[in-house]
Amino acid sequence: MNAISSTIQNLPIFNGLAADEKNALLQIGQPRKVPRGEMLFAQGDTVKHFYIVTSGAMQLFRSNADGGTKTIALVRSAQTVNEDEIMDSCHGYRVNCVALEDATVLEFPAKWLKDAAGKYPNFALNLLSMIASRAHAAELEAEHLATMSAPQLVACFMQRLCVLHDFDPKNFKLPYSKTIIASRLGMEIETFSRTLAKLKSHGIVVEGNNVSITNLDAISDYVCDACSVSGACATHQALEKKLHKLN
Amino acid sequence: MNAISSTIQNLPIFNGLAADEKNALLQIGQPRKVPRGEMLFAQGDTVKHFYIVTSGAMQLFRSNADGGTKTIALVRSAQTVNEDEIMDSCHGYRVNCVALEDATVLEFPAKWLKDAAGKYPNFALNLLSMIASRAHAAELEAEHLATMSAPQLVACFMQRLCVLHDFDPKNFKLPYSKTIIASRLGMEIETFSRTLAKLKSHGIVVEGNNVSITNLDAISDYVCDACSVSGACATHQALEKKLHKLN
DNA sequence: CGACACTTTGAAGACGATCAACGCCGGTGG
DNA sequence: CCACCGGCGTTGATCGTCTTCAAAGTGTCG
Repeated sequence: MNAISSTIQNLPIFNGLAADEKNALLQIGQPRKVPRGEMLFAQGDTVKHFYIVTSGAMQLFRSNADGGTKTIALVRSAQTVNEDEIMDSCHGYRVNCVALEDATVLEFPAKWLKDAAGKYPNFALNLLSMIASRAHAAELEAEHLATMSAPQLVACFMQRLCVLHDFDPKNFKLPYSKTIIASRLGMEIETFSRTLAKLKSHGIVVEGNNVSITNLDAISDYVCDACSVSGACATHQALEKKLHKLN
Repeated sequence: MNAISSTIQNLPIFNGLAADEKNALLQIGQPRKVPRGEMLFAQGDTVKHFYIVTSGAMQLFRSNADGGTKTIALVRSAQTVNEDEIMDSCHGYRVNCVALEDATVLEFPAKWLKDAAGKYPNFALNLLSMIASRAHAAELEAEHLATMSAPQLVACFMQRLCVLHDFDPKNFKLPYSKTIIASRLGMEIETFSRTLAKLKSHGIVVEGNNVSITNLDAISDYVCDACSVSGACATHQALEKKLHKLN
């Protein structure tokens, strides 16, 4: 019998399913440990599994012929991996997946995902919604890369960290190394480092791994005017709301 | 009675549906003309419709507070618009949509899409596959923007044009103005213009609107080594295959 | 203490954006 | 018919930003 935490049962992907349906689906998942540094799968491998991360952190990245490497995504607890590759019927994984810290995952056969989508219309709609919002996030990121400067990208990333992980904006710790974050943002570590200095005057202070976001207005002027979604940046709005709640 | 072309009936999204099911779904679509320059919908408008483009070309773009504008996608006949916004249950459109040339579209109520996905599992799976591959394309584009130089981006775009629209690589016409293409690639028109000159020595010759791709090997060395999907660039492989067929 | 990964800082160079000027073309109006 | 205009594209010069190479500082762990 698997010990299935309520966090997993409450994943948005299971919305609208009865408790016994959820359990039947989750029983299929095999818990698996992935020690820091170990690859869960590699670019090009046959797509065999769908994963739910239950602890730790994974890095999804690609490498090319020149040895260049680009971090595609950083994934933490309660996030899912591979739904797009499975639904897109890819032959091979399009990314490498490695554990940044000791991690645990639930491993499901790839077929499980398609079957569940065929069997439960609600599951299919949840999956559609997840993948659609992932597509949107990727589009937005492409837009940011094309239009934002390095400091704007970093400021935007810091805001998203806060909202996504529900951190206290006034004082939180970076959940990844600066090297990894720079790679995630598609910039060099040197640029990232210099950028942090520039951000001090815009209300974002980073010392070591400690971050403190103090002046939301300055950030808004600096970052969110370049952000084209619905006039004002949605992430920034969420952050303001959060800060308001904390006070 | 709508005249529904077989092109539309054979859209991948209808795969696995019976002919009468397709027809029932397609009957709901209202044909609509969009003259060149007219907006089909604007950023922020309530999401009311799903569209299938049946002729002409549409531009999807965003604009931000600074007046900056970024082309998100260029859409031609037999492509669909808005599936992600509908499935992601957005309140408002995230992009503007304007006709680049006189166009016609089939207009469906937004609800039609969700209902069809709930009613026909095959339709839901097709939709999942479409959106998943769109998500992948967006991720790939973000990666390209982060890692490729302007000439590489342009060369990559030219190759994709060929494959997507089934053009003869040795001689085809640009389907969009250079201004639009530059905007689509996130670069300035001046940069784009200068870039075309550089590409001549790499086997891509552009004169006016005529393009001719002659030296695939040179392009591969120049572009595809930077492309990290499955070792070699999938688009480039498709192009090589195509060229081989033509000879 | 030394090895090593991670980060910071400096200096040089490459690349793309920006500003400005100009050529080309199709359309409009005198 | 010609003059004028606006949209489009090219070309040149300059500037700011990010990458690259190099060196040194910080931290942890055996």
